[in-house]
Amino acid sequence: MGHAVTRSKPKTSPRWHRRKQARPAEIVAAALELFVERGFAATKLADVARRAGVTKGTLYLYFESKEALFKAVVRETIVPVIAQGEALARSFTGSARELVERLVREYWRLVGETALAGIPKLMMAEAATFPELTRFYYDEVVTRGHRLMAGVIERGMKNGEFRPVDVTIAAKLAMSPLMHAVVARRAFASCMPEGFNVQKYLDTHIDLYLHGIAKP
Amino acid sequence: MGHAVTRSKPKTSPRWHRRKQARPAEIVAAALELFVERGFAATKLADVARRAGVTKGTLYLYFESKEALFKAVVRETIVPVIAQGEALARSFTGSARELVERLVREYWRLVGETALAGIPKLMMAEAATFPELTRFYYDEVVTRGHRLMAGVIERGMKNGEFRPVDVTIAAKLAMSPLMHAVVARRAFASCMPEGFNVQKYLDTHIDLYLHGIAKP
Amino acid sequence: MGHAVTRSKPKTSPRWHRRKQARPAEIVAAALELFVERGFAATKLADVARRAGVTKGTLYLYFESKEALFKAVVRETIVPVIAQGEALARSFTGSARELVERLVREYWRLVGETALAGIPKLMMAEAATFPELTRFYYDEVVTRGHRLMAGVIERGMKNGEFRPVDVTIAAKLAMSPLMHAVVARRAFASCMPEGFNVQKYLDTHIDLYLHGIAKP
Amino acid sequence: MGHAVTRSKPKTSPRWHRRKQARPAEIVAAALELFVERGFAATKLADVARRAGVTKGTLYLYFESKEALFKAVVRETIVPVIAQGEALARSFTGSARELVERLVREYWRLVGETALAGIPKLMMAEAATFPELTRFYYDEVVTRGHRLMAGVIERGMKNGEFRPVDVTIAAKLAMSPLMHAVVARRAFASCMPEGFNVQKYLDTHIDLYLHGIAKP
DNA sequence: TATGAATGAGGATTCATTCAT
DNA sequence: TATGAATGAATCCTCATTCAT
Repeated sequence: MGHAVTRSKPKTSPRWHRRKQARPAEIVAAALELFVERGFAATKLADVARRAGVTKGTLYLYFESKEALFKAVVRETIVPVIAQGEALARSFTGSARELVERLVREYWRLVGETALAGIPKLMMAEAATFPELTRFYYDEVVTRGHRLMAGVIERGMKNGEFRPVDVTIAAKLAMSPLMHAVVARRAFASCMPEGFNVQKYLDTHIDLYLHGIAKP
Repeated sequence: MGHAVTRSKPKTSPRWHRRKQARPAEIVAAALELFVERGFAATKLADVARRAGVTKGTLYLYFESKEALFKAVVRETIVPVIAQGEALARSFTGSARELVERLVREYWRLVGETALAGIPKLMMAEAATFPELTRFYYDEVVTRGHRLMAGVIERGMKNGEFRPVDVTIAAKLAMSPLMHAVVARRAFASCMPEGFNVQKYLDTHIDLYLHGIAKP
Repeated sequence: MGHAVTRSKPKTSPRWHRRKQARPAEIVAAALELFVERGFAATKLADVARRAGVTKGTLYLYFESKEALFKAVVRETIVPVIAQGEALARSFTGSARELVERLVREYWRLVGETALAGIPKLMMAEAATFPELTRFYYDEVVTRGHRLMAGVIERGMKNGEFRPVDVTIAAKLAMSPLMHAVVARRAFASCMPEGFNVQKYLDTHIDLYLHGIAKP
Repeated sequence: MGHAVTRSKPKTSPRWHRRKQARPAEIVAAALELFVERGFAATKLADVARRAGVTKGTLYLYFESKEALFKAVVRETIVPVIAQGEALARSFTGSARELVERLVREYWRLVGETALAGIPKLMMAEAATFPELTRFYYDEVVTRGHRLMAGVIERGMKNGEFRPVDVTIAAKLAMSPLMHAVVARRAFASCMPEGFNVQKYLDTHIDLYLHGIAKP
């Protein structure tokens, strides 16, 4: 996504002429918002088009169908995040507890607070409609995410920071309050007391979790 | 429904029966299943009717519209559960840690493993479409649930079982792995390894959580 | 409807037991009002039933279908009026001009100002849907009415009161302002200035018409 | 529509054409015919579409709903006629009696004998269903029409052609035989003797009316 | 590449009619 | 006779998709 990509289109025509390349991304962004807000079935392509600043017909230049657009939304927006997490874990040199904390906070920074937060909600809601995509998401996102966290926990168990627990499950439990928050925050945005403090929620989760798993 | 009753009717099997009493509940049950499976917009009333063993027209004898049916599904199925939890907490005489464990397990028994598990998923997915219903659900279910758990935690803090934490947030954190599980299990049912052991997931959550919050 | 009805319970049951006989008439009356108000297609049998104080099922004890009910409404309410007019003309001994005036005023008294006024409007609106009924109405009401009036005009021409005109057409012209008023008054009831004076409309019509046809 | 234009296009006959300009008028024309024939409620949009040579969906590109289409039919077709009548009256230089005759005959030529004749019938039949439209029609058509005729009669009274009468009512009476004819002719088309002579009906009306109102 | 008019299958809703009670 | 629950055909309206321009 960085400069390399931009460069890959040498041409004389300068970078301002990105319109053509930008279109699909603009459409995907618009679709993401609307799918998340209303669900797949209730989202009208006319609205997606309007929000993307094009007309309905144009959508079909880039995506074969509404389903194809939905799949693109999921595939193109979420996968990069996981890779980032994995890289972080690989390069990290501190303790396991520090890495758990770091991963939790990074997830929130990169997903919880961005438009990406809608993807998990979307997948939960529409999984039954898109079995193949669900499988993809489960394998490429859920499982990879859990594996990443499981590795960290295993590291902590081996080096004596953590007491023995079921690693797989402990990994899920490290993430599930985040997953729930990501979904619930959107759903209940208008109902929650304004003062709700996500930061404190993360802090407390990390605190309880690390206390819970720490070797006595 | 007993055999005696069944027998009492000669078996000419008419085109339909008067079922004024039973109908609404059957329809709500059928609708719950389908709404959860497919989402609100993608659910066809024809399918709801078929599953309830009636015809489309009959739905409109009991529910004004698809929306009204949806609201009935949520309102009528979920509220009773909360009351049960509250009663349990009131009558419980053991320690706070025991009550936390008990509430977690009861929630799973009464919601997680029954058709009710679909409701939270449904509300998350359709919240934006039904603001008024969402408010109701948030007040009557989410908030009441949190308040219930918060009371228990406060009790534990006061009597020295638990260390000082933000009570409200700790209450949410006691439930969020359950909320996430309830949603994710349905969504990823077909993807999860068969061996996934919910019981162990609950055990581990309780173990980690109570260790985490316990006074050292 | 008073005490007599209440009394009707003891089973000597004399003529008070008109309930059975009254039902169809009550239904026809209710149907007349609603058909006139809303038109045939837009009238719901449920509303007819409610206004008649019975249930939908009951309608079918007396009328085979909505169409049959509509036909009954027209046939049963309108024919008697014509007969009355014919009787009046036969027994009348005054001048032709007096009889024209008398018939015009009687029509208004018996039709224009009663629920019957709806029938012409109804027939105009629904004629295309009920060809057979329309034929009946045309023959038994329109034509008979015109023939009646034509006879009077002919009488007046023969005895020198009126100048020579096309008798059939002159008969229609004696009635058409009434026919129009009957229809328009209902349609534009809510729009017309309150002060609109039907009596003066009739007076002026009679005045102009008789002046117009009078021998100079 | 000329042959030259038809020729100018090679004959591949596509599934459809862009006809943005022509469509609405064609649809309104088709709707007028059917609404008049069957009434509002009994007219199916599918039939309107078929008669207009489009599909159902297309209707909704131009009209928000069946009601909106109905309103357009009335508003767009009838108002121009009134304006024409008013222009005629303004520019007319002959006597009042000549103008009365002229207006009567023009109304018949422009409305009575064209598709527009259906509008009055339609309004009478559906007035109760469309109060707002009825008000519009009453103000913009009925009242304007009466005012136009009232002006002429007043002119005749002032210049001594006509004897003193209630001007407003006399104006209505000049038109009501036309209004009735317009409605009745459609309703009873199939019942009337073929020989029925509208021309003679108009002649006789004008004759009687002008005799009736003339100063002796 | 981009448009947007046109399509038509699909679904929510209504209501005349039936029939067990 | 009277009821009213149940039916299902009929119809309005929506919206994903196509295609001439």
